[in-house]
Amino acid sequence: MKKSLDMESYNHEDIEKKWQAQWQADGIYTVKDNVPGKENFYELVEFTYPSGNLHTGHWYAFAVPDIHARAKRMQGYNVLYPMGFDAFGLPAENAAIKLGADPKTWTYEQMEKMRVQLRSMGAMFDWSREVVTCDPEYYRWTQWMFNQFFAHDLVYRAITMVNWCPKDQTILANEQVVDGCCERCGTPVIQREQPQWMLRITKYADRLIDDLDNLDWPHAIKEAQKHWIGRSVGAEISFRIADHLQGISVFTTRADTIQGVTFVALAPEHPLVGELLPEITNVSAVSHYIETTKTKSELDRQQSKEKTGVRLEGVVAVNPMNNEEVPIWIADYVLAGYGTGAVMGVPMHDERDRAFAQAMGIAIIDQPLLDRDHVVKQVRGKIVKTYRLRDWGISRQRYWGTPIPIVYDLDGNAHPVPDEHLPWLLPTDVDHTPDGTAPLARSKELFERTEKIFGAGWKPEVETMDTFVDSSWYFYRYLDNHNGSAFAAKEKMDAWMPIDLYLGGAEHTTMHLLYSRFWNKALFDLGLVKESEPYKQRVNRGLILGPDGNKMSKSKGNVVNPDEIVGRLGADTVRMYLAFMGPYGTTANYPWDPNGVVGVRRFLERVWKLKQKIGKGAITAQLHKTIKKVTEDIAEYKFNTAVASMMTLVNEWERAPAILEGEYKTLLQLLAPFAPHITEALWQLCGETTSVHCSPWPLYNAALLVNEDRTIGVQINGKLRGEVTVAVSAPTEEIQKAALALPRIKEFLDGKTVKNVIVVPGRIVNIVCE
RNA sequence: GCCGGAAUGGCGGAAUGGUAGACGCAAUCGACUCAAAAUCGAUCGGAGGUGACUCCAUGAGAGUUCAAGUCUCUCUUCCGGCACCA
Repeated sequence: MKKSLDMESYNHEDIEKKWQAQWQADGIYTVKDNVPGKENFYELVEFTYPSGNLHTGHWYAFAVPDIHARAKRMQGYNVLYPMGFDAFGLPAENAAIKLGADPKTWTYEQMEKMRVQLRSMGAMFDWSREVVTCDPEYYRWTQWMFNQFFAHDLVYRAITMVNWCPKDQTILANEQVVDGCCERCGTPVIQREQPQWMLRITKYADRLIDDLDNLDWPHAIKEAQKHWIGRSVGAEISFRIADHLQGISVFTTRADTIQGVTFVALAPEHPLVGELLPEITNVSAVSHYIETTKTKSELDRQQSKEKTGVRLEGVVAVNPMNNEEVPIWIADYVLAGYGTGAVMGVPMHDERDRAFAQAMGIAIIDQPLLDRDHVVKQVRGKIVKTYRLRDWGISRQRYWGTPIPIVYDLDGNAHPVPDEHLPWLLPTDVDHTPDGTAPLARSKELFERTEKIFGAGWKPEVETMDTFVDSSWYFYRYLDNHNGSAFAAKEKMDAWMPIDLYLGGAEHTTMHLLYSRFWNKALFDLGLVKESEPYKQRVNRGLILGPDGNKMSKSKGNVVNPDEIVGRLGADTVRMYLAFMGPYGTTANYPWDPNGVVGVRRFLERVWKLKQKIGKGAITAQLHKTIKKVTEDIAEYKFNTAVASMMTLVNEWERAPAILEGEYKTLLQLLAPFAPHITEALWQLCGETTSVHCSPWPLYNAALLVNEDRTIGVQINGKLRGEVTVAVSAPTEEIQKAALALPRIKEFLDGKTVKNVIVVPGRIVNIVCE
């Protein structure tokens, strides 16, 4: 007797193991490109680094959106919800170095571990479409696209000042520098001169701003991207240098203040400084200042807002508006990379100019403002747009990345590696320990390969690409991951693009999300893809914090290990608890509550036991309310309230003497996207022979909701004084009559004049009196 | 400093301008048990009252409205992003 009861209790371990295997055997999550009568829906989540350790954040990122994808599937869409690995890059490489292992071997081992962990989520990933960016089959097309861009002048070589992390021995993008320190290791970043391959993202600056308007994206991301690109419209005005033919071109958005100019300031790095050196009478002071600036790190320059500078003695500039002579200074508050690297100093109207003038004892004069357009015309300036955004430097002096497919001839000219030689393989005969030089420069095989194909004396490029390149187009490869003749077939892209919904972390706002939009626009301009924007809708999620409310970290000892909880309580419980914590799609962070997760487990056990109550019951309006609520909430990523409404239904059913089998099965369907395993098991126990996940989404009966009685509040002058229960569809006169007939209300109104009665059916009655 | 959010019980959170605190957690009491766990039942914003009830309450202050957590203005605090961008 006892034994059979045990066998009927909820055993998550057996159930999850059994159904994960069964689904795989049945191939129910294999996605076809076209299914007659079904609309395609492409739901994308940011793929992951194969760190080999799946943490709670991964569950939140992948298992909760899986709820949405599953519901969409049951609602009749042909849903693609793929997964892959962003497998090149520093984390993998550093781990490999630490363990003295080969990055490739290490990476593939971690991926295998992670596949097992990812499968434990019970998500509907179609693994046959998996994409791995370090696979030559993948990076062949990364290189091919690079070649396309090279051929169309979107790629160039430039000597740039780069952010250099001395610890990681690598170049960092501005986006990867946080407070002047390396985003990954926290080491202060220094400036270093470095030739590198650049992508002309600035050419797309206007479109990257303007095309945001048509996207269904959160306002905050749009604003952040606009600000990051930093378009500003102003004028370039030339100040003549006295006794010189040459002038200093300044950029200003305040041409109207030109009468108030009392100096001109150049960035210390400005090329004109060198040219003027012969005229300057205080060369040593100027040189000294330039040298000092060079030794200052970006961090120093950012932290110190004190204005410093040196006047260039012996030269003066002439204000083109009024021909007055003003001194020329160099100052490190003027940025070489923005505008023209030179400003006209107007202390009266610009805070920074005033601080500088005060520090240096420069005059501050108050002159009337002029008409902007008039000034620009008068001084023959030109209206220009300038951007904060810089071109994208993609070179990395690292081993574990996509090799840049460039070779150099005997004169040092760069040539792309012809497409027929792609993939241009990453050599394996290399000691990849970082020492500030490119590991590929040490590959005998790469140099021999280059000479063999291109001729004696030809040399290979030894840099690899930033991994943001790899992730700029991965969503196309899911559509056709084994295509050997194109990155993806046109008809497959037609079937799926653009991506209907892209869910991911807020940290990618100005990095991945901007880079991949640029990459897609470049492909679009080359006629390679049909959509100029890849992601129709974007939803950013927040973080899962440790139980103490802090970000999970090993040092704080607050890391929640999902494998342990899945083992103890089951994947269904973990998925559902993460969904229940709060609304998805806000960047709010939620602390993991070890007790809270138990509450969800209790709910699933109640659902399990509820099966015993199946018998003769009445059709309940509550079920139809729940169908409506769950359907609407999933569509808005409010999984927490969807779960709450199912809990309310179960609470009600537990109080009922019996429930109908059909209604119970409807609940299983509503619950299926959240808890795919237990619902499948119960569905089969109810005698079904096909998967609950292949069943159609329940529809609610609106008539049942309209006929329902509802208790509404009765207020007097806005204060609640009673309540009446009336049908939702009752006419207002009837509701008013019922409200005024309440004994308590009568008592309150005794001796008072009713001035107005407001009746909102289904909501409220408010009696206004004196 | 600028831009974008947010602020509701002990906690996570819920509320098309319409009964504030759904749902869950924790807590307290009770049932079951030799006992504990589990489970089930009850209570659960504050103050007052035996009680039916009354008053107060959604960061602070004003305003609009029959009615404000929700709309408007001012302020405070917190979170995220950017920051000498001319």
